Amino acid sequence: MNVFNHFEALVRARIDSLSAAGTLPGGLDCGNVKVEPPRDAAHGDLAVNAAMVLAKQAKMPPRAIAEPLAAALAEHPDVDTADIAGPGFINLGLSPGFWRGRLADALLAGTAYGNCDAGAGEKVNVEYVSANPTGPLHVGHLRGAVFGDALSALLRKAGYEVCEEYYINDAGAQVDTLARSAHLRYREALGDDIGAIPDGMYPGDYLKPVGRALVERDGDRWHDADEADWLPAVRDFAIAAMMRHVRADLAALGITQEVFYSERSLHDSGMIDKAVASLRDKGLIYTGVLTPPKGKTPEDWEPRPQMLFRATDFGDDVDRPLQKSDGAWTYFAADIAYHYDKYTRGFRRMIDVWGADHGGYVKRMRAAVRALADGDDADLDVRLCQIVRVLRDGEPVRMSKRAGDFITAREVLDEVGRDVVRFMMLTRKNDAQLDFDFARVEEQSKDNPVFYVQYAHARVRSVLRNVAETLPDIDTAPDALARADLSRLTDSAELDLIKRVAHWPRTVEAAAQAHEPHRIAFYLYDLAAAFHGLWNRGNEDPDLRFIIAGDERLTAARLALIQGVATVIASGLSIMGVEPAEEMR
RNA sequence: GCACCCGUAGCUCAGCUGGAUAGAGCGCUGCCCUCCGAAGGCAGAGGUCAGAGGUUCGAAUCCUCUCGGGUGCGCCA
Repeated sequence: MNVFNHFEALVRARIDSLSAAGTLPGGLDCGNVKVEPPRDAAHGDLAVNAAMVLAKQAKMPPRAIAEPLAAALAEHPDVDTADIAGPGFINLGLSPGFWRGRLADALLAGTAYGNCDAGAGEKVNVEYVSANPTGPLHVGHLRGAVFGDALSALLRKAGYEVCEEYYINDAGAQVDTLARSAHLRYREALGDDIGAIPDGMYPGDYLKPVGRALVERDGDRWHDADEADWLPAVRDFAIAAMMRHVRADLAALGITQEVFYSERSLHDSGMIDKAVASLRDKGLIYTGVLTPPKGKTPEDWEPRPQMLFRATDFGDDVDRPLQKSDGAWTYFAADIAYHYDKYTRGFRRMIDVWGADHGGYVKRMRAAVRALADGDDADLDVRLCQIVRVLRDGEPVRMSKRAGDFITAREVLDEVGRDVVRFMMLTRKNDAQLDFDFARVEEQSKDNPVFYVQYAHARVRSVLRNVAETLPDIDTAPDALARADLSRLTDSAELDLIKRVAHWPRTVEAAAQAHEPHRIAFYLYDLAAAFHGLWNRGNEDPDLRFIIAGDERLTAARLALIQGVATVIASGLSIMGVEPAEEMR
């Protein structure tokens, strides 16, 4: 249960009742009425803003609205207190029994706790990574990969039907360059001295095995052939090899997108023609001449007529070309076709995860999606992931893609492990730069948020193992603990922890709606901190320890509490794709 | 020149789509282990939310402008 949605509905119902009774005017718009946790816990459990929001349209002072509404809310059995405070807030205090019931919810639901149907089964397409098939994934891709995967899991948890995709840029000049680079390695494998890799080619060693494998398959048949003859074959071979590489890297991260969509297939299938025809039917295609960008005119600029898309009709700054001067489609044209294909497959909500260096591309892509949609029924959200700065011993690690010298995703994974990578990549908002410090992520201390959250879970498991020996009569299965006498949980720190557990469904729903999986990481950190705090109070006050030797009923209640915490941590980590730890080593 | 993102404690960052006295971690100061894992916890100091206007019951959050940092700007993908 999302406690806040639950009481928001109650508030609206009471407002309607008061309107019907003539205490408040009728026809009030309650759209902005919200029930939220107050920033200061001293203000109670729920803050209701209704009186302030409705004051103007009701033509009544906030207090005059708040008083009858607070009185009506106070009659609800779960409401202990309803106070009017500040400029007109109604602060509700809920009964401890109500909160304890939410703890039982968590125990019975397990890792499904926090699931909701906010998405109502709506289809969402999440496209991420989509790295060019010209080399292995590097650390930057890792962030987009983790973000896209966690966002997908989050949206599923919130009731959306999610399709995860990878767009393969297997058309255009770069894959021809890949083919030529692979051909060099092919000749090398046949014994040629190829010397230094020329500028503009991909220099990485990862192409050497590709060259050898090509020799194995095709022998020397491409050695003396014309480029026009070998290029398509070598290109397909190299792309396939690179994509196996990429898929293996993603698999090592625990990511498996269900759709890998080829850009080349858009050209071959005529999908680009269809998408452009669709825009043409809407009168959004014309031939025109673009003006050069002010302050940065390219050296070789010359005005030329091009096929243009009226992106400015949909919020972009200039109209965008769909064809190059030689008549070939631009990358943008192919991307329009790809999104048109998503649209025709029934997706009205699309999310693309890109690197921040593609930020200049967002407006035109969103413009294209709106243009392709029939009416206003589709939307594209582009989430930009800022760069990851890799630090070793506090010093930035230099990376040069041109020299083939960059830290690969696999190197990072092998060194620190999947769980650490996944968690750390979500400890910043996607549009903030992220520092990945090897020294810090390997540290076993509270400086390291991965450890800190894992440690909380491990401590719970440790207590449960311990109780199995000391009080073996207690059934520690979660559903059994849910039936414990939770009214024994009376300390304010215990109730505070229960409330944090009960906030979980709201956190999931809000994070999903905002497309912000990092909120899960921050929530888990705060939950872990509250748990560690309660744990330590047991050091000072033995009565607050979880295991009370002479009181099995109290012990069971406290085990229920900490199992609830562990359940929520496991539920949150499952969104992030991280395994909860049974013990720390 | 234009567009987009960012600017919050000494440092790294949250801030729940506009709520009440702006929060964590690190660092600094002082405390807490005979005790379920101290790999932890508690307390203190530290802020003109870059700046100036505006919108309203109410702004770190929305709008405008200025300053500062990043990213990008036809025939690359």
